[in-house]
Parts: sequence; C-alpha cells; structure tokens
Amino acid sequence: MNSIVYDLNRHLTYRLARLQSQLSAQATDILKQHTDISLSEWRVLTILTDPKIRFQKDVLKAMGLDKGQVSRTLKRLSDKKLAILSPDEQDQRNRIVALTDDGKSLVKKMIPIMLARQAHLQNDFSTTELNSLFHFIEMLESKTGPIKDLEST
Amino acid sequence: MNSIVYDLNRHLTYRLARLQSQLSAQATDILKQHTDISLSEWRVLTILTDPKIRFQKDVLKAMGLDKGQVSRTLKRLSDKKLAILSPDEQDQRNRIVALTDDGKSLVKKMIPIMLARQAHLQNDFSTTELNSLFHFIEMLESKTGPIKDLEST
DNA sequence: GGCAAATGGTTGACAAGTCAACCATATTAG
DNA sequence: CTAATATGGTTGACTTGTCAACCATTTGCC
Repeated sequence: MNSIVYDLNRHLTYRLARLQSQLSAQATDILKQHTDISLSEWRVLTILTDPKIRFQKDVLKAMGLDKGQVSRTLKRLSDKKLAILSPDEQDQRNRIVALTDDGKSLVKKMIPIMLARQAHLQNDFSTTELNSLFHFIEMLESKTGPIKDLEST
Repeated sequence: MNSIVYDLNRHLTYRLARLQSQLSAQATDILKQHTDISLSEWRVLTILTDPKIRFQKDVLKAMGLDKGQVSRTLKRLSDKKLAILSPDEQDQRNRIVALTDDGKSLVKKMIPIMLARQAHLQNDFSTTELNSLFHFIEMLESKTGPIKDLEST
C-alpha cells in the first residue's frame, strides 16, 4: 500500500495551534462584551501596570512582540486615551509610556473578569498538574529556535 | 498602594499564545527551507492524505478552520498543481478534492522532516508526560466555549 | 410541485501579524 | 571632532486570519 497518512490529531503543534486559536477567540469575546479593546491592546495595558515598565522598549522586551506591532498598538491606546506617550528628555529616542486614569480604571474593572476566566480554565487542574503544564510549556519554548540537522538521515 | 499588577508570565493563556507563535514560526521556517508552501497549505496537504477526506467540506470539518480560509487555501494549492478540485456530479454543491502526483510526492518528501521536528520537540518528554500534555490540552479545549456568569460576584 | 430552510462554497472588507526599509538620536572609537 | 555603528521607533507592503454577506444547489415540508 505505502499509503501516506499523517495523523494531525496526534500532532502536538497542531493541537496547540487549535487550542490557542480557540482560547484567543474566547478572550476576544469577553473583551468585546465589556470594552472596545482588542486582545493585544489588553495585553499591552496589563503590561503597563508594571511599574518597571517605563519606556516603549520595555514593553517590547516584556512581550516579545514585533516592534511595529507595539508601536501601532500603543498609538491606538493613546488615541483611545487609555495610555499616554511622552518624550524622554534624557534620551530623545525613547518614548515614555504610561496608563492614563481611564486606562487604569479600565484595567481595574477588567482584571477580576479576566482572572475569573483564568480560574474557569484552570479549576479542573490540581496545583501539581498546573505546575507540570507550565513546565511543559517551558520545555517546548526552549526548543523553538532553528533546528540544525533535521534531515541527517 | 492598591497597585494593580497583573503578572502576564503566570498567565496560562498568554504563555500558550507565545509558545504557539514561536512554534508556528519554526514550522514556517522549516517549510520555507524545503518548499514554497505556507504552514496552512501544509496542514491542508496533510489532511488530504487521509482517504476519508473526499470533499472540501471534509477538510473544513477535520481542521476546524474558517470556511473562506479553506476555500482560498485549496485554490492556492490548486494553482500550484498540488491539489485538484473537481465537481461532484451527485451533489453539485460539493467539490471533490484530491492530491495530485506532485502533491503526493511533496508530502512524501516533507513528512520525514516534519516528523523529525516533532521528535525533536518531544524527545525530552516521557510517554507519560506526553500523555498528560495531550490530556491537558483536551481539558482546556473543552473550556473554550462562551463562559456564562463570569462576573457573578 | 413549489417554497422555505439548510448546506457548501466564494468573495470582499477589515483586523492582526510579519518583515524590512527607513529616520532620528546616541554612543563609540579613531 | 567626526565618522561609523547601535538603538529606539515609525512606516509601508504583504500575508494570514476573521466575519459576514452572498450565490447556487439540495432537502424537506405543505
């Protein structure tokens, strides 16, 4: 026969991709019910609650996102008056980023909701299971670089 | 004080999102080294190796992708002469989809490479660990629907 | 038979992600 | 001092994903 069949359902990366797209659709839905911000905007907002984040470049490093994406997302947040961007007098290349009061209260309003969702997702997991799950994620992340010698047969 | 800080790194969905984007970048890279097809094209090609998949609607169901995305991906595969689309005389709404010989040989060539990558990703996991990982994924997937009563405080 | 509803598929519009070129400002090395 | 280089950020082009409207065909119902 020699028939080639490739079982996608046992395929780890495929399963993760599917899971991920369902999860982010869920998050987007919840956000839409309560606000008019997108998921990536939400993520940047939460990053901005961290006092260690002062410049745009810090957001970039903290999230591992694309430069341009960060730039545009911050611009949108600024247009919506949720964040404020100001020049850094010390080093004019930098942009100082911060939440506005509106931004802060939006985050304060949404955090309980988003945490409730996390709880909903996690509440069938024991602490031990959750820890292994995070551990697995780390193991996989450590292997996401380029692979050498894939075809050395 | 009352400072709101939301730790993204302990945030399961965020970690999964990051992992997923790294994994799919890796897959895209590998494909680009060997072929000129995209990741979603590759996934559709592999689906088409399954003899149970006869119509476009089967692809749709098997992958849980967007209708339009499937339609356009198949069109691209057909343009590249990797798949062939033909009308179904019995029910003219259906389109019959199949791999061409080129498509088959491309898949045959790439499967070992993609499997090697899976192995690379998985080879620090014991069988038991892998099973729990798949189990975790299933648990999470079962909770990706709409959530009622999120804000019932 | 004829008409509403269901199914399968295509298309256009728009949002989000990715990539690379580019500009301005700082840093450094000679 | 100044020329090369590095850093931070913006922009445009392109790809991919998402949503909804739409068309054609079939099915089910009266």
